[in-house]
Amino acid sequence: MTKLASDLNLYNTADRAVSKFVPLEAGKVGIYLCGATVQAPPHIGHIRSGVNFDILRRWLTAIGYDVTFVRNVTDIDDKILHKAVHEDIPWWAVAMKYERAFSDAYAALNVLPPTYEPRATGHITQMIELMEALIANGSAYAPGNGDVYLEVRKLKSYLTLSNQKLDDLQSADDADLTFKKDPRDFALWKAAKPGDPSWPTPWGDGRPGWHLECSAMAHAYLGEAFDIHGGGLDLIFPHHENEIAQSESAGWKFANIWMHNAWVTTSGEKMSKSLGNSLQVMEILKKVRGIELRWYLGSAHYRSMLEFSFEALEESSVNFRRIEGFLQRAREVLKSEIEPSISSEFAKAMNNDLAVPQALADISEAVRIGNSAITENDLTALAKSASEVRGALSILGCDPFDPIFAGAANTKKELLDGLISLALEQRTAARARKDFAASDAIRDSLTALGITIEDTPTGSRWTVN
RNA sequence: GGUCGGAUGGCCGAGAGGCGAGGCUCAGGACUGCAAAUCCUGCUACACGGGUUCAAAUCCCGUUCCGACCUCCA
Repeated sequence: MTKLASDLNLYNTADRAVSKFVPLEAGKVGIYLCGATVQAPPHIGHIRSGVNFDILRRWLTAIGYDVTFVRNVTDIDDKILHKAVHEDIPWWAVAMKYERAFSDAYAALNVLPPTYEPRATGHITQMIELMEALIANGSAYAPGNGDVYLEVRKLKSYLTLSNQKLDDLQSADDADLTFKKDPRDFALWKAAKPGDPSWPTPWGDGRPGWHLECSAMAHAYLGEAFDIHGGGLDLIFPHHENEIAQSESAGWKFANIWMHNAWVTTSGEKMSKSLGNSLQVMEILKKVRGIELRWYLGSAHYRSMLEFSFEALEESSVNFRRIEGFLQRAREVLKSEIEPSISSEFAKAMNNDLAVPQALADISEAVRIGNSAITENDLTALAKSASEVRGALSILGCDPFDPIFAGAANTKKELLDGLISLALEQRTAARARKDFAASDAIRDSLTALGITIEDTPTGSRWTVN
């Protein structure tokens, strides 16, 4: 596996190019992914990010890396506070409610729990320590109103990730220069307003600004330098620029490479709550299974926009069911569990900046070969292709034999199998005496119940739609 | 105004100088009592106008259209 690990290439937003991945420490990878601001239920754009980086994590693990994966929860921010007032419940109740909604969605799509999942409010101490250091070395200032700002003009490398110039930025209309030295200076810490939650600091009671938490938590769990920082494309500016500003001002090397996933769009526009075009994960899961939604969200390249439509989702699900059907047939024919393996084609695709679409083409090819092997009763060829297909699906988090997807349905499977076998025996007998009216009536009845019958050379098999 | 990205066949979606990605749909065929599943075959495109090249979807110049960030955003 070390050979595969040394062939991994990833795109780095910082230099806008794909290059060989070299870990800071041999055999280990530290990843920090900006997680959710828990102020509403997740829509499929949020969960796409989770799926994309889960695939990255699984691949890194598969090729032999010891991965530390940190995904934070932003549990304090303006929207959460507004919602708390609006719903007349405590701010922490809002945060916890939606944190759970995100956890449920991640679980439904088989996104592995992070190694660590820190909450912003649990790291106030680290944030204060960071601010103290920044003020001590002259990077930040506390003007006395309870806010703490970072002085961005002092930084040489500010805005290098987004390739912008400070003076080219559109001027904010509401820039208040009463306390800020420069309108671009951003708040590390915000003074408490009446009724808002606050924490004591040397500069007065207040709460964290959005950007500070990620620098503090990434540092706490991954150290002064780590390999990969991830997030959505829309976080490049200002969030990630500001993280870099804070962290580098503190003398930390911070992230080695930056990876950003693209959006899920509808009608060409980014899905977002404010546009009113967002589709909640749990709503879509009423139409397709979690494994199918994951297959769909993972099928486009992570840096490409994914134009959502229910038609495309359904097409994708049809494609997945074909692959799933192959694995189930393969298991029946082989009369044994399928051992996952990684084909060289799949590895090559994944090592090329996670070229999942190419990997999918390879999977389709393997399925075709495997299906032909079933027809020709070539068990050796079947075992090989089934193994590769399952291995690939496993990395993509879509292994149909994964217990997380098998669900509770299994408990009644034996009973169901017995009942349907009974009906199929009747049908087989009818077909044997060429009483096709009777055999078709049985099949039609089963079809009406959502059970599909397939006649194979070795007998009839059934599947639930 | 600045920065970044996009336009590919009926649909989704890769690729990024030359051997037609793949999937879905559709049509035909094989198999089947008929189906289903599977396999085979067919339909074969790169927004527009120039240019470079033996060769351009891919490189260069120009144009049009769409989107994102610069306020909270995955």
